Amino acid sequence: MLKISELSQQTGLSAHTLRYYEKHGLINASNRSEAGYRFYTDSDVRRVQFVKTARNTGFSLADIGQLLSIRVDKRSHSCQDVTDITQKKLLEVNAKLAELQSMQQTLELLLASCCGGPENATHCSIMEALDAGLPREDNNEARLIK
Amino acid sequence: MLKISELSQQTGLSAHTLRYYEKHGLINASNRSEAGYRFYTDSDVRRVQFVKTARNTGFSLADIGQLLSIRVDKRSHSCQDVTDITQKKLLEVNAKLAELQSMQQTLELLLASCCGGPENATHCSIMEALDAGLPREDNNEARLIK
DNA sequence: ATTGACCTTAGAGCTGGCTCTAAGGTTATA
DNA sequence: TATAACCTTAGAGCCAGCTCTAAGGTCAAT
Repeated sequence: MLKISELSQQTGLSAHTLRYYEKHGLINASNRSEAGYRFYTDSDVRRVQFVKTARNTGFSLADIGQLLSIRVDKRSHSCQDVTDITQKKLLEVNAKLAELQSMQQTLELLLASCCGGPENATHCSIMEALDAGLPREDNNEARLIK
Repeated sequence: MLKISELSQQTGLSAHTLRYYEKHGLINASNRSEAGYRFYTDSDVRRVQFVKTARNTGFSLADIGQLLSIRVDKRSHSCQDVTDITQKKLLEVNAKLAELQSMQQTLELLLASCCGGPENATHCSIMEALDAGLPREDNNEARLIK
């Protein structure tokens, strides 16, 4: 049975964050001392580690809530339930990747076009490109920044 | 001379957003009517479009503030000043890309490992992988989610 | 008995970039 | 002159995911 600071050490999540996850229904301490101190069982620890892994994989806390409700009752859920969540997340990740790749390309074009030297910026091609409304090569995809 | 709603239409930025940018020192209306209505000159419009373009390219409002102060006095700044900002942004974008690519790879591995079918999730390999603390292939890079 | 390190809670604050509301003034048209 | 469609401001709210504070209770060691 671990106290919250011990669980924190084991998982690398702060005690604040653990309490935050609890408040949001993701985790729980199976036991409390008389004074109200949280005590975590091995099973609690495994659940917290599941949450951490899912978090690292990019899932939102809401996604993880769904995954956890599958986890506690696997018999009532199908593999498809799981892949649906995963697939949705992959689509989000791919969308963000596309955005960022467009930005990357634009930034690289900008950098390639400019001398980057100590001369003054009166004819800086980056400034000109930003003034002109996006890089020469019609690379007009950068939207939806979020 | 454009009113704010007209500028909004021309730029695709909401009047709210234009006022927000003004409050944060990025743009301004060169003139005001007696009643206080903003009136934008062509030069104002060009500045707003610069901001919009920079925004689409991924620059933060703080970055854009710097770029704008270069823009209004190009003679006092070097191309290097501009490339420094751009380079810094590119590094940020590359860092986020690496994060997302790692997530993408993880999610694809997870999806490839699971049947995704209607059978119940008692042996779902995605759930198992999340329980085990990240996909088999030791792809342990997914951190810094933000 | 006291110190200091822990624990508890409710709730506020942070980030960045909007987005909206409230309460009111202005302007164009009918 | 009345109505609707604009405009103004200050300031609140939103998103997600923490992160921290305040005010207090608990516990082990000295």
